[in-house]
Amino acid sequence: MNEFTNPGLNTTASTLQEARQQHSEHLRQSVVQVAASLLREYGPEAVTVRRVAERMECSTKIIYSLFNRKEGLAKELYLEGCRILGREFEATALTGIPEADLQRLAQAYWRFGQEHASFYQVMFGGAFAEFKPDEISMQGMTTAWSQVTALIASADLDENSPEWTARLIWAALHGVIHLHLAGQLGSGEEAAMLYDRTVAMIVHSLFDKRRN
Amino acid sequence: MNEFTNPGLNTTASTLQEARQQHSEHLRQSVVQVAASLLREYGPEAVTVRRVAERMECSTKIIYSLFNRKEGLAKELYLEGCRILGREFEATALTGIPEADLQRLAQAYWRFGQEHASFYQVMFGGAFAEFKPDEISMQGMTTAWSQVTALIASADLDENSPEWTARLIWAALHGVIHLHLAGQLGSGEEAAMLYDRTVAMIVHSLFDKRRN
DNA sequence: TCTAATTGGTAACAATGTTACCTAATTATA
DNA sequence: TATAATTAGGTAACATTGTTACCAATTAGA
Repeated sequence: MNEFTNPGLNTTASTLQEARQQHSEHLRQSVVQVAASLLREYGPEAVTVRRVAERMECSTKIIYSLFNRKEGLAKELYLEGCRILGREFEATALTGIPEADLQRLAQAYWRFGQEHASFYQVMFGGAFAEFKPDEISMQGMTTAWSQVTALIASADLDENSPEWTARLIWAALHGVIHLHLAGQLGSGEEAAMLYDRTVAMIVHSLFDKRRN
Repeated sequence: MNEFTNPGLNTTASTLQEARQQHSEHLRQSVVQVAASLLREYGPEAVTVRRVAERMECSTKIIYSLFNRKEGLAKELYLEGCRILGREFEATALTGIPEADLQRLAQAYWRFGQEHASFYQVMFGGAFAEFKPDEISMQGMTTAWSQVTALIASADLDENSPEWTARLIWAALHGVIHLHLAGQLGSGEEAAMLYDRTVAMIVHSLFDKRRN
């Protein structure tokens, strides 16, 4: 028992049952934050159940009680990554010109992949081999990506659904980022140039069709 | 000692030194084939050093003597995957029309990802977390992909180098296949449609620029 | 207050990559 | 040719992981 694992303190719950649930929820969030900081500091391989428990100063049992399997913790890291990505998009200044804004959002996605590479590997790079996103995880990504989807929807491009056009953009951009993070694209500058060309191709393809 | 681990038999080497090298090379290839069959049959998780040794009826030491680390074996599986991919491309009937041929090669790449998903995951999906392709591996991929590069080169599209345009195509297609294999794109039909749209986008973007 | 259920810790299990150590065979050298 | 050095290969262990069986203590409900 320590600062984390002590119910009844710092709570406004009226019953002990509620206190427990609050405590449990608080614990969950603490575990996720500890795992996330391990991920940021030392990369995906460093996120082991034992190490998380060590940093929490508790036994591994607690993690299994809260998340069932390591995969359950991975799911929370996925959602945490979605929140980070969503914030990056929200912090992107937009112009109102669809072509330019799509380019800016694409650049934000590239930055996310570079500056939060460990999260990217967990979310989309298969760093935890067992983990496959469930419906909730994918909804988290849909939410994070919603600015792109909204942009496509408002641009009224063609007969395709904005959701799937947004996914087409995602997949193409992901391909460059992922191959780059996997070390299959040579130097960083070359990868960045390839990314820019890919963005240009997408913008050209989507917006020039409209003018014909 | 068994059928695999017996130098001096079935050899045409004049000296014992040569016989040893031939034997060693033969062993290497046997190990790779055993690992590849495990990969095909049971997926990447099944490819463990112990299981490969078991199927070879030898100790794990041999694998470490031949490949240093498991990563070394992964590299050979990467190259084997490149050969399979190269054969798929070679077996693709081409028409001589660049747009159509690019589409056919892209379809061959999709089929490779679906029918040799385990290889794809090892090569590009990070199934072996430790593995990063070295120069030789990437050269293997360049060779496998050379038909696409040659097609782009012969089409004489723009000022960009054919190599990097071919890589741009690769990255975009890889994005769809990889997200699909990672279970992040919904059903298979939807993913296939998304792939087709991506191919169409690429063809449109590359070949329509030329006509302006 | 007494019984049942839940929480959480300890220690173990099984699987894996990897290596230390030993044996035997092979090669080189006197 | 005989002996020393090198090498190949097997056994068994080590460390690290995810995971679970078991037990003690605490808590909830009668």
